[in-house]
Amino acid sequence: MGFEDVCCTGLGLGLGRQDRPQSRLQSDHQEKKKKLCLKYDNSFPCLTLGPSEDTYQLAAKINDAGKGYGESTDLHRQASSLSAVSSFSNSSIKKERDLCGEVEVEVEVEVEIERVSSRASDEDEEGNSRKKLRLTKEQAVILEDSFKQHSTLNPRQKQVLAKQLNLRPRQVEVWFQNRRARTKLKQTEVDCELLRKRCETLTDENQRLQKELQELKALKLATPLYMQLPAATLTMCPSCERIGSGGDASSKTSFTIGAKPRFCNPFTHPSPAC
DNA sequence: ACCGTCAACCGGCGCT
DNA sequence: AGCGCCGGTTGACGGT
Repeated sequence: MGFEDVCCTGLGLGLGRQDRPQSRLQSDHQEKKKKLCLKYDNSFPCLTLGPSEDTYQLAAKINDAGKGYGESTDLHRQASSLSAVSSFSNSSIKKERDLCGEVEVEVEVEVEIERVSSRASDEDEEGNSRKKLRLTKEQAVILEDSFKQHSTLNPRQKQVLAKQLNLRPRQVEVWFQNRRARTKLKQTEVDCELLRKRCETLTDENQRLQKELQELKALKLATPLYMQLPAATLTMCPSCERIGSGGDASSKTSFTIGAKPRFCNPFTHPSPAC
Protein backbone atom coordinates (compact mmCIF):
# COMPACT_ATOMS: atom_id res chain seq x y z
CA MET A 1 0.00 0.00 0.00
CA GLY A 2 1.43 3.29 -1.01
CA PHE A 3 0.56 6.91 -1.27
CA GLU A 4 -1.21 6.33 -4.57
CA ASP A 5 -3.59 3.98 -2.84
CA VAL A 6 -4.68 6.64 -0.47
CA CYS A 7 -4.98 9.20 -3.19
CA CYS A 8 -7.34 6.93 -5.07
CA THR A 9 -9.82 7.01 -2.22
CA GLY A 10 -12.57 9.50 -1.74
CA LEU A 11 -10.07 11.67 0.04
CA GLY A 12 -8.70 13.11 -3.14
CA LEU A 13 -7.54 16.65 -2.93
CA GLY A 14 -8.31 17.56 -6.46
CA LEU A 15 -4.77 17.92 -7.60
CA GLY A 16 -5.45 16.61 -11.04
CA ARG A 17 -6.01 18.78 -14.07
CA GLN A 18 -8.64 19.05 -16.66
CA ASP A 19 -7.64 19.03 -20.22
CA ARG A 20 -9.20 21.63 -22.34
CA PRO A 21 -9.07 22.31 -26.05
CA GLN A 22 -6.10 24.57 -25.56
CA SER A 23 -5.53 25.66 -29.10
CA ARG A 24 -9.02 26.94 -29.65
CA LEU A 25 -9.10 28.54 -26.29
CA GLN A 26 -5.74 30.07 -26.77
CA SER A 27 -6.55 31.66 -30.07
CA ASP A 28 -9.80 32.93 -28.69
CA HIS A 29 -7.95 34.37 -25.78
CA GLN A 30 -5.37 36.08 -27.94
CA GLU A 31 -8.05 37.46 -30.20
CA LYS A 32 -9.92 39.02 -27.34
CA LYS A 33 -6.73 40.35 -25.87
CA LYS A 34 -5.87 42.01 -29.15
CA LYS A 35 -9.24 43.69 -29.23
CA LEU A 36 -8.86 44.88 -25.69
CA CYS A 37 -5.45 46.30 -26.33
CA LEU A 38 -6.61 48.14 -29.40
CA LYS A 39 -9.60 49.50 -27.58
CA TYR A 40 -7.76 50.75 -24.53
CA ASP A 41 -4.40 51.56 -25.87
CA ASN A 42 -4.68 55.00 -24.30
CA SER A 43 -5.22 53.80 -20.80
CA PHE A 44 -2.67 54.91 -18.28
CA PRO A 45 -1.78 54.35 -14.67
CA CYS A 46 -4.25 55.67 -12.14
CA LEU A 47 -2.25 58.33 -10.42
CA THR A 48 -4.87 59.83 -8.20
CA LEU A 49 -4.15 60.68 -4.61
CA GLY A 50 -6.98 62.64 -3.09
CA PRO A 51 -10.73 62.45 -3.47
CA SER A 52 -12.05 61.77 -6.88
CA GLU A 53 -13.11 65.38 -7.25
CA ASP A 54 -9.51 66.51 -7.04
CA THR A 55 -8.60 63.75 -9.34
CA TYR A 56 -11.09 64.89 -11.84
CA GLN A 57 -9.74 68.42 -11.66
CA LEU A 58 -6.23 67.19 -12.20
CA ALA A 59 -7.34 65.14 -15.14
CA ALA A 60 -9.26 68.08 -16.50
CA LYS A 61 -6.13 70.18 -16.24
CA ILE A 62 -4.23 67.65 -18.20
CA ASN A 63 -6.98 67.45 -20.73
CA ASP A 64 -7.24 71.17 -21.08
CA ALA A 65 -3.54 71.57 -21.43
CA GLY A 66 -3.56 68.87 -24.04
CA LYS A 67 -0.39 67.45 -22.63
CA GLY A 68 0.60 63.83 -22.74
CA TYR A 69 3.39 61.67 -21.60
CA GLY A 70 5.62 64.24 -19.92
CA GLU A 71 2.80 65.77 -17.97
CA SER A 72 1.70 62.52 -16.50
CA THR A 73 5.16 62.10 -15.10
CA ASP A 74 4.68 65.35 -13.23
CA LEU A 75 1.40 64.11 -12.00
CA HIS A 76 3.12 61.00 -10.91
CA ARG A 77 5.37 63.04 -8.69
CA GLN A 78 2.38 64.59 -7.01
CA ALA A 79 0.91 61.27 -6.16
CA SER A 80 1.33 59.53 -2.86
CA SER A 81 3.87 56.80 -2.31
CA LEU A 82 1.05 54.30 -2.56
CA SER A 83 0.10 55.34 -6.00
CA ALA A 84 3.52 54.86 -7.48
CA VAL A 85 3.23 52.23 -10.21
CA SER A 86 -0.12 50.82 -9.50
CA SER A 87 -2.19 50.53 -12.61
CA PHE A 88 -1.04 49.15 -15.89
CA SER A 89 -3.84 46.88 -16.86
CA ASN A 90 -6.10 47.21 -19.85
CA SER A 91 -9.27 46.07 -18.16
CA SER A 92 -12.60 46.94 -19.63
CA ILE A 93 -14.86 49.79 -18.67
CA LYS A 94 -17.70 47.41 -18.02
CA LYS A 95 -15.69 45.69 -15.38
CA GLU A 96 -14.79 48.99 -13.84
CA ARG A 97 -18.44 49.58 -13.20
CA ASP A 98 -18.65 47.03 -10.51
CA LEU A 99 -20.24 49.34 -8.04
CA CYS A 100 -23.56 50.95 -7.54
CA GLY A 101 -25.02 54.40 -6.93
CA GLU A 102 -22.70 57.31 -6.33
CA VAL A 103 -19.76 55.02 -6.17
CA GLU A 104 -20.18 54.19 -9.82
CA VAL A 105 -19.91 57.84 -10.70
CA GLU A 106 -16.51 58.02 -9.04
CA VAL A 107 -15.35 54.96 -10.86
CA GLU A 108 -16.46 56.36 -14.15
CA VAL A 109 -14.42 59.45 -13.40
CA GLU A 110 -11.36 57.29 -12.96
CA VAL A 111 -12.05 55.53 -16.20
CA GLU A 112 -12.42 58.88 -17.84
CA ILE A 113 -9.03 59.87 -16.50
CA GLU A 114 -7.58 56.75 -17.98
CA ARG A 115 -9.02 57.63 -21.32
CA VAL A 116 -7.83 61.22 -21.44
CA SER A 117 -4.35 60.63 -20.22
CA SER A 118 -1.36 58.87 -21.57
CA ARG A 119 0.80 56.44 -19.73
CA ALA A 120 3.86 57.31 -17.76
CA SER A 121 5.38 53.92 -18.26
CA ASP A 122 7.51 52.00 -20.70
CA GLU A 123 4.57 50.78 -22.74
CA ASP A 124 5.25 50.79 -26.46
CA GLU A 125 3.57 53.15 -28.87
CA GLU A 126 0.80 50.73 -29.79
CA GLY A 127 0.05 50.31 -26.12
CA ASN A 128 -0.34 46.57 -26.42
CA SER A 129 2.23 45.38 -23.95
CA ARG A 130 0.99 44.07 -20.66
CA LYS A 131 3.05 45.71 -17.97
CA LYS A 132 3.61 43.88 -14.77
CA LEU A 133 2.34 45.73 -11.78
CA ARG A 134 4.07 45.31 -8.46
CA LEU A 135 2.17 46.52 -5.48
CA THR A 136 4.18 48.61 -3.09
CA LYS A 137 4.96 47.26 0.36
CA GLU A 138 2.51 49.66 1.93
CA GLN A 139 -0.23 48.55 -0.41
CA ALA A 140 0.50 44.90 0.23
CA VAL A 141 0.47 45.39 4.00
CA ILE A 142 -2.85 47.19 3.94
CA LEU A 143 -4.36 44.58 1.67
CA GLU A 144 -3.08 41.78 3.88
CA ASP A 145 -4.49 43.44 6.97
CA SER A 146 -7.80 43.84 5.26
CA PHE A 147 -7.72 40.22 4.12
CA LYS A 148 -7.11 39.08 7.68
CA GLN A 149 -10.26 40.88 8.74
CA HIS A 150 -12.40 39.55 5.91
CA SER A 151 -11.39 37.39 3.00
CA THR A 152 -14.15 38.76 0.81
CA LEU A 153 -15.17 42.32 0.12
CA ASN A 154 -18.48 43.97 -0.40
CA PRO A 155 -18.60 46.75 -3.00
CA ARG A 156 -18.34 49.47 -0.39
CA GLN A 157 -15.29 47.94 1.27
CA LYS A 158 -13.74 47.45 -2.12
CA GLN A 159 -14.26 51.04 -3.04
CA VAL A 160 -12.91 52.36 0.25
CA LEU A 161 -9.87 50.17 0.03
CA ALA A 162 -9.27 51.10 -3.56
CA LYS A 163 -9.36 54.75 -2.67
CA GLN A 164 -7.11 54.26 0.29
CA LEU A 165 -4.55 52.42 -1.80
CA ASN A 166 -5.02 54.55 -4.85
CA LEU A 167 -5.86 51.51 -6.90
CA ARG A 168 -8.83 50.77 -9.06
CA PRO A 169 -11.59 48.70 -7.43
CA ARG A 170 -11.00 46.03 -10.04
CA GLN A 171 -7.39 45.73 -8.92
CA VAL A 172 -8.46 45.31 -5.30
CA GLU A 173 -10.98 42.70 -6.37
CA VAL A 174 -8.39 40.78 -8.36
CA TRP A 175 -5.93 40.94 -5.50
CA PHE A 176 -8.49 39.40 -3.16
CA GLN A 177 -9.35 36.69 -5.66
CA ASN A 178 -5.72 35.79 -6.11
CA ARG A 179 -5.13 35.96 -2.38
CA ARG A 180 -7.97 33.53 -1.73
CA ALA A 181 -6.56 31.22 -4.37
CA ARG A 182 -3.16 31.33 -2.71
CA THR A 183 -4.68 30.57 0.67
CA LYS A 184 -6.55 27.65 -0.76
CA LEU A 185 -3.49 26.30 -2.50
CA LYS A 186 -1.50 26.53 0.70
CA GLN A 187 -4.23 24.74 2.62
CA THR A 188 -4.30 22.02 -0.03
CA GLU A 189 -0.58 21.55 0.36
CA VAL A 190 -0.98 21.28 4.12
CA ASP A 191 -3.79 18.76 3.71
CA CYS A 192 -1.72 16.79 1.24
CA GLU A 193 1.19 16.65 3.66
CA LEU A 194 -1.09 15.52 6.49
CA LEU A 195 -2.51 12.83 4.24
CA ARG A 196 0.97 11.69 3.29
CA LYS A 197 1.96 11.38 6.95
CA ARG A 198 -1.25 9.56 7.77
CA CYS A 199 -0.53 7.18 4.91
CA GLU A 200 2.93 6.51 6.31
CA THR A 201 1.49 5.81 9.74
CA LEU A 202 -1.09 3.41 8.35
CA THR A 203 1.53 1.64 6.28
CA ASP A 204 3.66 1.13 9.38
CA GLU A 205 0.64 -0.06 11.32
CA ASN A 206 -0.27 -2.46 8.55
CA GLN A 207 3.22 -3.91 8.47
CA ARG A 208 3.20 -4.34 12.23
CA LEU A 209 -0.14 -6.16 12.14
CA GLN A 210 0.99 -8.39 9.27
CA LYS A 211 4.03 -9.35 11.27
CA GLU A 212 1.91 -10.07 14.33
CA LEU A 213 -0.38 -12.24 12.24
CA GLN A 214 2.54 -14.25 10.95
CA GLU A 215 3.75 -14.80 14.50
CA LEU A 216 0.32 -15.93 15.63
CA LYS A 217 0.07 -18.35 12.73
CA ALA A 218 3.44 -19.80 13.61
CA LEU A 219 2.36 -20.12 17.22
CA LYS A 220 -0.82 -21.89 16.20
CA LEU A 221 1.12 -24.60 14.42
CA ALA A 222 3.33 -25.15 17.43
CA THR A 223 0.60 -25.41 20.13
CA PRO A 224 -1.75 -28.32 21.26
CA LEU A 225 -5.32 -28.50 19.99
CA TYR A 226 -7.10 -26.99 22.99
CA MET A 227 -4.79 -24.04 22.92
CA GLN A 228 -5.91 -23.36 19.41
CA LEU A 229 -9.40 -22.38 20.53
CA PRO A 230 -10.37 -18.84 19.85
CA ALA A 231 -9.70 -16.78 22.91
CA ALA A 232 -13.35 -15.78 23.23
CA THR A 233 -14.44 -19.41 23.50
CA LEU A 234 -12.64 -20.06 26.75
CA THR A 235 -13.44 -18.22 29.92
CA MET A 236 -11.83 -18.34 33.29
CA CYS A 237 -14.11 -18.34 36.30
CA PRO A 238 -12.73 -15.82 38.75
CA SER A 239 -13.98 -17.75 41.78
CA CYS A 240 -12.81 -21.29 40.97
CA GLU A 241 -10.16 -20.36 38.40
CA ARG A 242 -11.29 -23.17 36.10
CA ILE A 243 -11.56 -22.81 32.43
CA GLY A 244 -15.04 -23.18 31.04
CA SER A 245 -16.57 -22.95 27.60
CA GLY A 246 -19.36 -20.69 28.86
CA GLY A 247 -22.93 -21.40 30.12
CA ASP A 248 -23.44 -25.08 29.05
CA ALA A 249 -24.91 -26.65 32.24
CA SER A 250 -24.93 -30.19 30.88
CA SER A 251 -21.25 -30.19 30.45
CA LYS A 252 -19.32 -32.07 33.12
CA THR A 253 -15.89 -31.32 31.85
CA SER A 254 -13.90 -28.37 32.91
CA PHE A 255 -13.84 -27.14 29.32
CA THR A 256 -15.46 -28.11 26.09
CA ILE A 257 -14.95 -27.37 22.49
CA GLY A 258 -18.28 -25.88 21.65
CA ALA A 259 -19.60 -25.68 18.16
CA LYS A 260 -20.81 -22.22 18.94
CA PRO A 261 -18.66 -20.14 21.16
CA ARG A 262 -20.56 -18.45 23.95
CA PHE A 263 -19.41 -15.45 25.79
CA CYS A 264 -19.55 -15.40 29.52
CA ASN A 265 -19.01 -12.46 31.77
CA PRO A 266 -17.07 -14.08 34.58
CA PHE A 267 -17.75 -11.18 36.93
CA THR A 268 -21.54 -11.41 36.78
CA HIS A 269 -22.14 -15.04 35.76
CA PRO A 270 -19.85 -17.62 37.33
CA SER A 271 -19.28 -20.69 35.23
CA PRO A 272 -21.64 -23.72 35.69
CA ALA A 273 -18.68 -25.69 36.90
CA CYS A 274 -18.64 -23.72 40.16
C1' DA B 1 18.21 30.19 -19.77
C1' DC B 2 15.35 28.64 -16.45
C1' DC B 3 12.16 28.94 -12.73
C1' DG B 4 8.97 30.93 -9.27
C1' DT B 5 5.87 34.57 -8.19
C1' DC B 6 1.98 37.30 -8.97
C1' DA B 7 -1.18 40.76 -11.22
C1' DA B 8 -4.42 40.30 -14.70
C1' DC B 9 -7.41 37.90 -17.58
C1' DC B 10 -11.01 34.46 -19.28
C1' DG B 11 -14.73 31.12 -19.13
C1' DG B 12 -17.84 28.81 -16.35
C1' DC B 13 -20.93 28.31 -12.56
C1' DG B 14 -24.25 29.52 -9.01
C1' DC B 15 -27.04 32.96 -7.02
C1' DT B 16 -30.49 36.66 -7.14
C1' DA C 1 -29.34 39.26 -17.30
C1' DG C 2 -26.07 40.84 -14.10
C1' DC C 3 -22.91 39.94 -10.62
C1' DG C 4 -19.33 37.74 -7.78
C1' DC C 5 -16.39 34.00 -7.19
C1' DC C 6 -13.43 30.20 -8.66
C1' DG C 7 -10.16 27.45 -11.40
C1' DG C 8 -7.06 27.78 -14.86
C1' DT C 9 -4.00 30.39 -17.62
C1' DT C 10 -0.99 34.13 -19.36
C1' DG C 11 2.75 37.15 -19.37
C1' DA C 12 5.95 40.39 -16.97
C1' DC C 13 9.40 40.42 -13.87
C1' DG C 14 12.99 39.20 -10.47
C1' DG C 15 16.18 35.89 -8.73
C1' DT C 16 19.48 32.11 -9.56
